Amino acid sequence: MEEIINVCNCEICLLRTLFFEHLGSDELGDLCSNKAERNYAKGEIIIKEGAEIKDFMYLKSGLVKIYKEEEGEERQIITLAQPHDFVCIFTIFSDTNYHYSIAAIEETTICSVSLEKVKQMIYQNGQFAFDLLQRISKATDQIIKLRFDISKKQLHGRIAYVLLYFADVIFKSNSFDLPISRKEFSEFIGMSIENVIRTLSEFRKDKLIIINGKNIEIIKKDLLQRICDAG
Amino acid sequence: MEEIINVCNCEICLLRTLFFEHLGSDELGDLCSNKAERNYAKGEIIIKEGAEIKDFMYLKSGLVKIYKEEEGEERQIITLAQPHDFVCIFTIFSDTNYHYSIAAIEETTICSVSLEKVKQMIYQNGQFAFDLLQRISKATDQIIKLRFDISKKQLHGRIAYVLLYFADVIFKSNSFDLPISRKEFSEFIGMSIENVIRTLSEFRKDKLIIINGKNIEIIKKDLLQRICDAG
DNA sequence: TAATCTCTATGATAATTATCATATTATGAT
DNA sequence: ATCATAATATGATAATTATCATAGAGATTA
Repeated sequence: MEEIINVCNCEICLLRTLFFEHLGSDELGDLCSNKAERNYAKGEIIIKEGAEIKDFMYLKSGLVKIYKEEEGEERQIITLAQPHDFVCIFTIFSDTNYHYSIAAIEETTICSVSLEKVKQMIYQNGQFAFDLLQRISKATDQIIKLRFDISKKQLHGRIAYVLLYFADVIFKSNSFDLPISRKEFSEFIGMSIENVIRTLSEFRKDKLIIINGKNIEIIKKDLLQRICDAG
Repeated sequence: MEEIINVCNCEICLLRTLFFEHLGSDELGDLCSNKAERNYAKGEIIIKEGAEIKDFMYLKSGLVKIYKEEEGEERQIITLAQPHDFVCIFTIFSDTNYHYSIAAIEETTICSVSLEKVKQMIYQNGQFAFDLLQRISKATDQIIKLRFDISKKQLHGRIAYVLLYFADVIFKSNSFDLPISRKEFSEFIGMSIENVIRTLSEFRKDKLIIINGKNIEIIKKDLLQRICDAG
C-alpha cells in the first residue's frame, strides 16, 4: 500500500506541462527533488479530515471523492476529482489542517510536492503564482457550479445530471462502469439511497439506460438531458 | 447613483491595513491612482452575470448578495458578503466574465482597483500573491461550508441556521434588522417563500424570536441553536 | 458448502415540502 | 389621502422525498 516511488522524469510529467510551464529548469529540478508519487487502492483513504496539510497534491490518474462526515450525520460527498485536478485545492492555503477527507474511488496515483516548496515558489515566481491562482479560481468555480446545479434540481433531475456528468465529464463515453456505489451516489446528490436505486431502476425500465452490473450505458441521451434540464 | 469618488487616503484605508500590508509605499501609490470608490443604494445591482471583469472589488461597507438567476428558474443566492470581504473573489481569475450577479441589499460602498493592476502586483510581489491566495482560499472555504451546512438541514434547521448566521456572523447581535426579504430568505436556503414565512411565524409563536417589522430579536438562543444543530 | 455480510431492489407508509388560494398588511406613487 | 402594487401571512391540498420493512443477489469467510 505505502508504495512511494521517487522517480522524477519531469520532462514528460503532467505536473510540468500543465502547471509548471512557467518554471525555469533550476526551479523545476528543485521541485523534482521534493516530488513523491504514491498509489492508492480503490477505497483507500488518502486524507482524513483534521490531518495536517503538508503536501500539495496532484491527481495523476484515478478518481477520488472529497467528502465530509460528522458523527451521527450522513456523509456528504462534495465533489469528485479526476486526473489533472489538484486535490483539495481549496482549504490548502486557508488553514494548516484539512477540512475535508479524501478517498480513492478507483485505483489512484497521486503526485505530491511539499507545500513549503510551493509556497516558496509563489514568493519567487509571479507567473507561477498567477497560474496557481487561476487554477484555484477555476476549480472553485466548478465546484460551486456543480453543487448549485445539483441543489436546484429534484430527485430525477439530480440522478440524470450525475449520469450525464459521468458520461460527459468523467468518462467521456456513454458507456461506463459506475465508479461509486448507490450509497455514494446518494451522498453525492443528498438524497436517500432507496430513491437513488428506485430512480435508476425507473430509468432502466423506461429504457433510458441499460444497467449491467456496474456498467451503465446511456441509450436515450436526449431524453436524459431533458429530464436533467427540467430539474 | 453613479457617484464615483476618487479620494485616496490610503493611510487609513482598510484595503491597506487588511490586504496590502505587504506592499511598498511606491506600489501603494501606484495602486491609489487606480482606486475608485462607489456607493450603491439598497437594491441596486452592482454586477450583472456575463459582464466583463475589469475591477478587483473590496466591500468597504454595507452588505451584498451574490446570486445566480436563469430564465424560468428560481433565483439562487449563493452567499452574502460583508465589509472586509472581497467581492466575487472566486471567478475573478478563472474567466474574463462574471458567472454570478451581485446586488446591494443594504447601502453599500465598494472600493475597486483595476484587475490589471492587481495582476501586475501578483507578478511583482510574491508576498502579495500569497496573501491573496490565502484570502481566496479562506473565502472559498467559507462559502462551501455555508452551503453544505445549509444543504444538510431541513426547513426548520435552515431557518434557525440563517437567523443565527445573521446574529453571530453578520450583525454580532441578537437583535437586528433582517436585511433580506422573505423571498430572498427563501432564495438563500432553497425553500419556498411560504415555508419561510410560516416557520418564522412558528418561531415567533413559540417565543424563540420577536418579530417587529423588519426587526428580529432572538430570545431563546439555546433552543434556536438546538433546532439548528438537530437539522 | 453454508453462513454472514453488504449491496441492490421494491412496496407501503409516513414525513416533509411545494403549490394553490386567499387575506392582510405594508409601501410607494400620484 | 387614495389607489395600486408588493410583501407578509395562513390554511388546505398535492407533490415529493424519507423511512421502514422485507427480500434477493453477490461477495467473503469459516
